[in-house]
Amino acid sequence: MPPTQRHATLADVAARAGVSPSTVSRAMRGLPTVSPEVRARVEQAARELNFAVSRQAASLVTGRTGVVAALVPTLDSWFMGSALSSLGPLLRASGREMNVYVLPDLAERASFFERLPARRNADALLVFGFDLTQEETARLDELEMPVIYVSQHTEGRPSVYVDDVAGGCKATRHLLHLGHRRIAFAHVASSHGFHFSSRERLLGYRQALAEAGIPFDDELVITIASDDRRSVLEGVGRLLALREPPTAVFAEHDEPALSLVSTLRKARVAVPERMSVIGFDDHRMAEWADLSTIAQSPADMGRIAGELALELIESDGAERDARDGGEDGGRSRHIVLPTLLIPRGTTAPPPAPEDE
Amino acid sequence: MPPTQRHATLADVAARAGVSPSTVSRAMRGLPTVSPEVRARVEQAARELNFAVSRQAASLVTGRTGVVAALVPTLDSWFMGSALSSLGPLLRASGREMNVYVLPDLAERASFFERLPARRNADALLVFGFDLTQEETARLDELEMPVIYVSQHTEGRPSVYVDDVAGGCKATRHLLHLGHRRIAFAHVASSHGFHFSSRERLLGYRQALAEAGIPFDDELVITIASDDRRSVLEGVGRLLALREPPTAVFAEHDEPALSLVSTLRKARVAVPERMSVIGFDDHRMAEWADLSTIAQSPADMGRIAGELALELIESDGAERDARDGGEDGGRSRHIVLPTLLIPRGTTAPPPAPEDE
DNA sequence: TTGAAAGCGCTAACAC
DNA sequence: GTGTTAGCGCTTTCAA
Repeated sequence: MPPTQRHATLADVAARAGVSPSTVSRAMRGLPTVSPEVRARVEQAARELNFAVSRQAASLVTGRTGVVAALVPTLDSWFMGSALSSLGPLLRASGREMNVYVLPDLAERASFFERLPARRNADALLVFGFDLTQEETARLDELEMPVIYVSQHTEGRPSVYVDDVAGGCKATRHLLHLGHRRIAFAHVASSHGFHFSSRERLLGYRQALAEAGIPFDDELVITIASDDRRSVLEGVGRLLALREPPTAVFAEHDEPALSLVSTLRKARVAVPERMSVIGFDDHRMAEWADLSTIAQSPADMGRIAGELALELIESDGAERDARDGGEDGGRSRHIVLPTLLIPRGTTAPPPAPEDE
Repeated sequence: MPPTQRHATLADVAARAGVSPSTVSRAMRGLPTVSPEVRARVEQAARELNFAVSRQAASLVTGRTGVVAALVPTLDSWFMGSALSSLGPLLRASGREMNVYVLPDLAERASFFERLPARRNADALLVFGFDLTQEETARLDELEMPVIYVSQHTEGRPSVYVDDVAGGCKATRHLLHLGHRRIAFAHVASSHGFHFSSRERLLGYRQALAEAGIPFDDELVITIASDDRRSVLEGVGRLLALREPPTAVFAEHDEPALSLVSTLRKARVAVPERMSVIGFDDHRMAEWADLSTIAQSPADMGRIAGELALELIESDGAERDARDGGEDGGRSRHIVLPTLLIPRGTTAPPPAPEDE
C-alpha cells in the first residue's frame, strides 16, 4: 500500500497540459519565451494538480538554495523580534525563505560552529548581535557564502549597526543639559554571554561626562540581572544609599529602564521629579510608559541587512569579472544607522539642591 | 574564469578517502554498517574538504526536507519570541532547520495562502496564534504535511494552547477574593487583525463575575491600541470618570497592564492601594515590575508543539499500516496547557469605602 | 517558441 | 562491510 499521496511533479503538469517539462519549467519561472496560450494552459494544469516547484530539485541544478539564514542568540527580545519581523517579509518579497538558527546558550553555539549546518543550505547568512571570537568569525569565512554582521562591527566584513557610542553620548548629554551632575549607568548582565553593544554605550556615557568635565565614578555604575527583580531593588538601593546619590539614571536598554521607573515609583521616589530615567531602544513599551529614550530601529537594521544580503547574493556569481564596486565588491562595507533622542516624561531637571 | 569555488561533493570525499560514494554517504549519516577504520578515513577527508551533505540533494531522494516551518503573525512580541526560542533548539537537536514565515499584515497573509510557499519545502508546519478563516484552514489541509495549530484550537486538527477561559477566570476570581466588586477589563486592539485569545479571556472574566453574582457592565471594558499611548491615558481617564469607578483592572496582556500601572502611578493613583492591576502572560517585565499576573508558558507551547510535529512527521510514512493510536494517529489531538495565578505587588484589597 | 537529453548530488536497492 | 546502479525532480544546453 502506498504511503501518503505524492506531490505532483513538473512532469505531471507537463502531461496534463500537453507540453514538455522544459516548457512547464519556463512557464513556472515566468520566463518570457513562452506563448501566452501555452502559459495559461500550464498554469491551469498546475493549479488543478496543486503543484509547486520543488526548491530542492531546482536548487540542485541552479546551485542556489533560495534560503537566507539568520543566526540569533535568542528571539525573546524586542530587538531580535523587530529585526526579523522586517527581514522576513523582505526576503519573501524576493521569493526567498528565512531560516533561523537560535543559539540560546554556549552549548548550542559551540555545536553550531562545529557543524556549520548553514553550509550549503543557504545563500547568505545574517549574524545578529553576537560578540564572536576570532575563531568563530574565521569559521564563518569558510561558509563560502556572503555573511553579514548585524548589530556588530567586524573588520573587513559587511556590517550593519547603530552608532552606540554616539547614542550613549546623546542620552548622557540630555541629562547633563537638564542640569544633572550625578548620573548613574545601569548595565544589564545578560545570561547567555552575548553582548548587545553595552560596552559602547558605556563608552558614550563616559565620553559625555568627560566633555562636561565630570569625573567618572564607578559607584554610579550598577548591574541588573535581566531575570531577577531583586537585582533591580538592590541596584536602586545601592544608588539611593550613596552619600551623594544620583539624580538621574541612564539604562542601556528600555526594559531595565522601565523596571527602574517602576521600582522607584513604588518606593515613592518620584520620577522624574526626584530622579530622571532614560533608556535606549524606543521599545514599544517606552511610549506606553512615557519613557525618555534613545531610539534605534532594529526594523531598519533587519531590512537594510537583508537588502545587503540580496545584493551580495546577486553579485556572488559575477564577482570575479568586473571589479567595478571597488576591490571587494562591497564585501567589507559598513553601514552605520543613526540614533535619535526622544525626550519624554521620565526626564526633567534635577530637584533643587537642599543641602548645599 | 570559474565562479566562486564550488562546494566539495560526496564524490570528492569518496575519491580522497579511497572509497565509494555510498560508503561516504553511510558514514556521514552515522549508519552502523561502516567499519571504524573506514569511517575515520571518511570523516578526515570530509573535514579536509570542508564538506557537508547537501540537504537539497538528499531530500530529493528521501522525500524529506529536514525543515519544519513556523507561520507567525509577527516576531515582535514576547509570546512569539519565547515560543520560537524554545522551538528552534528543539528542532536543531533533531537535525532539522526552522523556517519562519512572518505575515505581519493582510497582504502578506493573502499572498502566503495563495502561493502556499511552504508546500514541498517543509516536513511540517506550525501555525501560531492566527484566527484562521475556514478557507485558510482548508488551504493548509492541502499542504500534504502535518499542520499543528498553536495558541489556537482548530476542530479535528492537532492543536496546542492554554486554557484562556480558565486563565481569565482565575485573574478575575483573584480580584474578587481580595474584595473587589468593580473590576474593569482592558482589551488590546491589535493592528494586524489577529486575535491572541482575547475573546476567551474576556469570557473567563464574565464567567467569574457571574459566579460572584456581579452583573457585567460594559462601561468597565476599555480598549487600548497597542501602539498609542494616548489610548491608555484615555482609557484610564474614562474609568476614573465613571460615577462608580473600578477598584481593579484585569488586562488581557502584561504589556498593557504595565502601561496601566505606569499611567496610574504617574497620575498619582497609587497601585495597588487605590487600584489593583493584574495582567496575563508572566512576561519577563512582569517580574521586574512586580506585576500580578496569570502565567502562561509560550516556551512550553513551542516545545510541545515541536515535539508533536516531530512525532507526526515520524508517523507520516507508516500511518496507513497500523491504526494503533486511534483512528487518526493523533492527527486531531488537542493539548491544553495550564495557567497559573502569580500574585505580586500590584494587587491588594480595595481601599476602604469612603462614601458608603 | 518548444522539445530532447544530460546531469546537478545524493540515497537506496541490490549485488558482491 | 562495501561497491554498482538507478533514479529523485528539476534546469539547461542544444537542436529543431
